[in-house]
Amino acid sequence: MAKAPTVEDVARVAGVSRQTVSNVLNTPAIVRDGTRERVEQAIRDLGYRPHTAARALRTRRSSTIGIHLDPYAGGISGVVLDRFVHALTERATDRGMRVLLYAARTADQEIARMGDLVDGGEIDAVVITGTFHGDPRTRWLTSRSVPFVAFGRPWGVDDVEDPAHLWVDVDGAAGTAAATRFALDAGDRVAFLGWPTGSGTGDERERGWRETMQAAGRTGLRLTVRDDVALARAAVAGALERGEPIDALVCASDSLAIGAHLAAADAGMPRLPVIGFDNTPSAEALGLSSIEQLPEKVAAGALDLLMGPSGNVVAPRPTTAGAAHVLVEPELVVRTPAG
Amino acid sequence: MAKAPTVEDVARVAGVSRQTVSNVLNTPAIVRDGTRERVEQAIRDLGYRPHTAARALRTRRSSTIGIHLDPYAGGISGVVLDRFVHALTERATDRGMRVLLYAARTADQEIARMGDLVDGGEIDAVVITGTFHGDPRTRWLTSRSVPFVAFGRPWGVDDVEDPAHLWVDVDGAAGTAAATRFALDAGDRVAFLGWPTGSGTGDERERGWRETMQAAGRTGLRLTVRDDVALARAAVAGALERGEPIDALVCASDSLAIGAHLAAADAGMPRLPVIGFDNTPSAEALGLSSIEQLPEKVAAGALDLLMGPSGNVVAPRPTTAGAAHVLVEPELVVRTPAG
DNA sequence: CGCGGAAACTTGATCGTTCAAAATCCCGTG
DNA sequence: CACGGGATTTTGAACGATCAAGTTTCCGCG
Repeated sequence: MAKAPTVEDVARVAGVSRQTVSNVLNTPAIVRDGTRERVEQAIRDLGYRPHTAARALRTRRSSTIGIHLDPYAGGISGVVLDRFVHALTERATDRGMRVLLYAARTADQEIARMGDLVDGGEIDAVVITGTFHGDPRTRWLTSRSVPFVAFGRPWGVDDVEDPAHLWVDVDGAAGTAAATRFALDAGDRVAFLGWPTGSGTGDERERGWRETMQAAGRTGLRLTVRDDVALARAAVAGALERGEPIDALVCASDSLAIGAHLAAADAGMPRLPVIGFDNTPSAEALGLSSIEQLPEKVAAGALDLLMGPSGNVVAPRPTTAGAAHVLVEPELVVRTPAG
Repeated sequence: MAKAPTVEDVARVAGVSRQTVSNVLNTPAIVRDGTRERVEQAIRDLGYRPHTAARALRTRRSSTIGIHLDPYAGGISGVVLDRFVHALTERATDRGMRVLLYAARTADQEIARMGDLVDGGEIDAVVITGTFHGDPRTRWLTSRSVPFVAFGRPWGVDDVEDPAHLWVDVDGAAGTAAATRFALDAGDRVAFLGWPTGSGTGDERERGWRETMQAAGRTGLRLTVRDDVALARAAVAGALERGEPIDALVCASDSLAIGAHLAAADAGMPRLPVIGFDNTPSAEALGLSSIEQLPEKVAAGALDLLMGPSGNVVAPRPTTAGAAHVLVEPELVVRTPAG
């Protein structure tokens, strides 16, 4: 394999200097048309590609975004993250950025790993997921002034409007509100199957159902269980046995929806409308309606926050409060269960 | 933020030269104990981290592996890939390697993207997934002599033993064989629900069932449909209606298993043993047994092939035929369906 | 005590790019 | 036709590490 051509080689062929080649690549506007075309031709002829490490060394920018992969926890909801990672990679590529993965099992490990990557000049920014109240990662990132954006809003009251804390999230309440409006077509008694109070995400999703029911002047049963198919199945089976009136069921997750659907089918109501959340393959497999998070929009929003609406370098953070986050409206996917 | 310390800074503090610091990092054996300790202390005191781009520029090694993310196709089986990516990231980190993602929608796009990354010195090796017969990617990688390993064996006859083509795969036949042996406990008539003949993976999985049945002197029904829950449900429903004798059902995928389970439940046999493949969250949610691919072992095998059993740089490929691939034995996960 | 050779350490050059500053070109004007 | 000044291009230096080729230190032995 012949040695890869460098700017120097291109310059020689095009009859210009190194720097002019560099300018054609980075600031084409300041190069005269004829010169630019000659250089571009030479680049094509030689198959020149800039050497990323050399560029990163000189500019002190790696054009790379780091993202943590959670250890596989089992359960259903990894899919949203995976789709997000994929979408992020696509969008990042479009903007001349790369996506580097890193693994860590605890927050402390993650901080250590981020430290290595940042200090080693390997990443310019980080995307963190699954933030929680008092998350040490956000504190660390802020103190080291590493640009970052969170997928998931910060649940600490102070942070939500903190313009230094960029975040993107899906509007869970809007999702369950849409689900509830749809479910009200099937009957007045729309129940909600959610998680115990206290998780920010779960409370949001419950709120969308509650407020929509109130606005419609209706009331409905509210059940809570941990996020587990068997527990959901048992809870819904119990409610149906007690003769609770349920015309439709809005759920905080697809796991819960699957459990609910199975219980309904057991009780001879396989057509009971059950609406899940996350639109996982499992819901699809069973033909259940679900709320689709649109991870592609979340990814686009994350990059907009980090790089501005059209830039292709990680920019300093905006200082206006409203501009520091993006809230994506999810979408109801309607399906009819087979069988 | 103060400027990051360099080898020069460490050298000054430790009272040695640049190169000695470099040696402590890369070839500690040739540095005298006392000196090494002084340098290590200085590294700790200053919080020194080597600058990856500078190192990559000089050594012409990025210590990075590229992996392609498929566009999210819906369906169930993305999970195996996602777990593999995660496991790969963890193992790679342990060996001082990084994992860089790239996205592409077609094989041609993928080749173009790999070209950018390789020529830009961003990656030393590639992991490709979902190889097929006459895959242009393997041809391209070979012609450019880019080190690579495939997750999934090459289905072209010539390539399987080609020592230049490294691959890791899961032994599908061993998986369905284990499933079949387990199913035979439930009764003699173990049926198989698979894909139409012609996909290498599917044929392998069918073979495991067939050979095990033959060895046990039993026969069983064989059904084939495309990988779709509704189609599987219909096929199994039809078979049961016709009164086909089925004591248990081994399936080529979890999608098929879910469809089969639903049909069995419809027919009043919710306890019919149904065994899927891939051990996805969906199978877990329904309490179905499934074959677990052990993506962690696959990832470890991929790195062993690329880097040798213990090295931490991408090594030239082995030339012995047997050493060019790893076949991982999957594991049956037994569950009892609730309900 | 000096010698030889291995072990330990240091010095100069280099990887490919971009920054900063200096040099040259070009064109309208006086 | 020389001149000013913006537009365009070139030149030298630097980013931080490692390689290759020295130089110095150490230690056993004659």
